[in-house]
Amino acid sequence: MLQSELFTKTRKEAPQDEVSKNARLLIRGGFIDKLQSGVYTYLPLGFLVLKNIENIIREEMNKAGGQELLMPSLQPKENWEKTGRWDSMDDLYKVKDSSGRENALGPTHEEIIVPLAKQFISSYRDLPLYLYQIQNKFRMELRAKSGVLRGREFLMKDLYSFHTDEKDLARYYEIIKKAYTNIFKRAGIGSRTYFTFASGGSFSKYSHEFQTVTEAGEDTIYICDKCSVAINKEIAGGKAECPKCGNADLKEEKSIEVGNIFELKTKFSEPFGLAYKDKEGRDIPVIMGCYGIGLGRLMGTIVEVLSDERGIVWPEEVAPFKLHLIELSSGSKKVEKAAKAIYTGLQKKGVSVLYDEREGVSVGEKFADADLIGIPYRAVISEKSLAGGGVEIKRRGESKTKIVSSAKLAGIFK
RNA sequence: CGGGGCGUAGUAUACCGGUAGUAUAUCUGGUUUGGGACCAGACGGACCGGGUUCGAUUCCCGGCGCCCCGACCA
Repeated sequence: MLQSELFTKTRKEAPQDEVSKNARLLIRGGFIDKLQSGVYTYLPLGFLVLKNIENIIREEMNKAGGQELLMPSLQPKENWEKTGRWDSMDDLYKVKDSSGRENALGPTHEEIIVPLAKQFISSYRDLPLYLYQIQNKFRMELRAKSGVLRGREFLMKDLYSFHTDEKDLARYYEIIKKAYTNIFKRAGIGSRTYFTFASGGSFSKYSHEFQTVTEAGEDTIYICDKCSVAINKEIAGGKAECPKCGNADLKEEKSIEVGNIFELKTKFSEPFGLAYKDKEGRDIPVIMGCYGIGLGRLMGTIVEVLSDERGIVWPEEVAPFKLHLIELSSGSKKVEKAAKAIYTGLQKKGVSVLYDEREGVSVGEKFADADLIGIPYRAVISEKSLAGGGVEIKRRGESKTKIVSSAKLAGIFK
C-alpha cells in the first residue's frame, strides 16, 4: 500500500482524555478512533491488525475441531427471561423498538446457542460438538476504561462445547488450553501470559483465565515460577499458594485477562431442556463448556506489552504489514525508480508492504512514523543505501541496521 | 453506581466580565531531505440550556460528554 494513499495520518500528540498507553499509541498511529466512551472504530491499519488476530484465533479454533458460525446481536427478551438473566445481569443492554418489542444486545451467546443446539442434538451420537463465532458483544460497563481494554462494544471469540459427560468436557478443556497457549504465543505475548486459576462461580471450584503480566492490568495474580501457572487474587485469599504444587513463594503481578475458559456443565442446558438420548434411550442433560477471547483487548494488551517510547513494536503475525519501505529520494529519479521496483517486486512475491513514497515529508517524520506504526521491518532506500549496495534494513525495536541487496530482500520474508 | 477532575480550532494549549492568542495539522507558493526542516500567506474555535449583568467564553444553576479512583465484572 502506498502511504500517501493511506486513509489515516499519524499524530504527534494523543488526545488529553486518553491516558492508557494502548489507546494513546493506537490513536496516534491511526489504528483506532474513539466514538464514545468504550466504543472505538477500527481504522484501516487497526482493522488489518484485528484481522490478523482473528485469523490466528480462527486457525487454532478450527484445529481444535471448532465449527464457525455467526449469531445475531439482537436477541429476544424471552430467551433471557428463561435463564433469569434479563433481570439479574446488570450490564445487559436492552432495546425496545417502536412496536414495543424488547430485545437484548448480546453480551454473550448462551441464550442463543443452547436453543439452537437443541435443534440438532438429540443423541449421544451428535456429541461432542464445538461451535464458535467471532462477533461483536455489548456490555453496559458502568465504567469503560483503559482504552480498548474494557469497552462497551467489542469483538469477541466465543466457543461453546457440548459433551455427554464431565470427563469428556475435561478432555476438551485441555485441548482448548493448548490452543489458547498457541494463540497467545503467536500473538507475541506468550512469555508473559499465565494459565491462571480463578473464581469458578456456583458450579465448579475454579474457572481459568489467561493473564498477561503488565502494569496496565486491572487484575492481580500470584505466579508460581515452578509450575508457570498463577492464581487470581480474587480467590487467593490472604495466603496464596500454588494450586498445583502448593508452593507458597509466589510472585505478585498486575495482569490483563486476555482469555477465559470455564465449565458451564448444565447451567444453560437445563433451562432450555438441552438433553441427549444415551445408549439406553434415557434423556441426559448436555454438559457444556465455554471459552472466550476479546480481540480488541488482545490487541490492546499487545500494545501495552510490546511498545517503547517511540511507538508500537508489532509481533510479525499481527503486524498490519510485514515491511515498511521508506524512500528517501531527495528528488533523485534513480532512488525513486529503485524504490518503486523493490515495492512492485515484493508485492508480486506476496509480501505485504507499506511504501512511504510521500514527497516533501522530512526524513525525521518518515522515521518517526515508522517507529510509531511499528511494522516489524523497516527498509530504507536512498542515495546512501544504493551506494552501499542496496537497501538498508532494520528490525523495529533494534538499532542495528544492515545493507542487503534488493534481490535478497524478499528472502527475509520467507 | 459513590467520590474527584475536566469540557476553548482536527489535535495540544494560553489569556480574559468588554466576542479569543500560540503551536501543530490542513490549504497556497517557494526553499529543503539520514531522525517530526524552513520562509511567506490563508482557512478554522468557547459542549448545550437557563440565570446574574449594560455586556458571559469567563461568574452561578441544570443538563450532556470525557477522564481518573473505588464498587461491579461468566
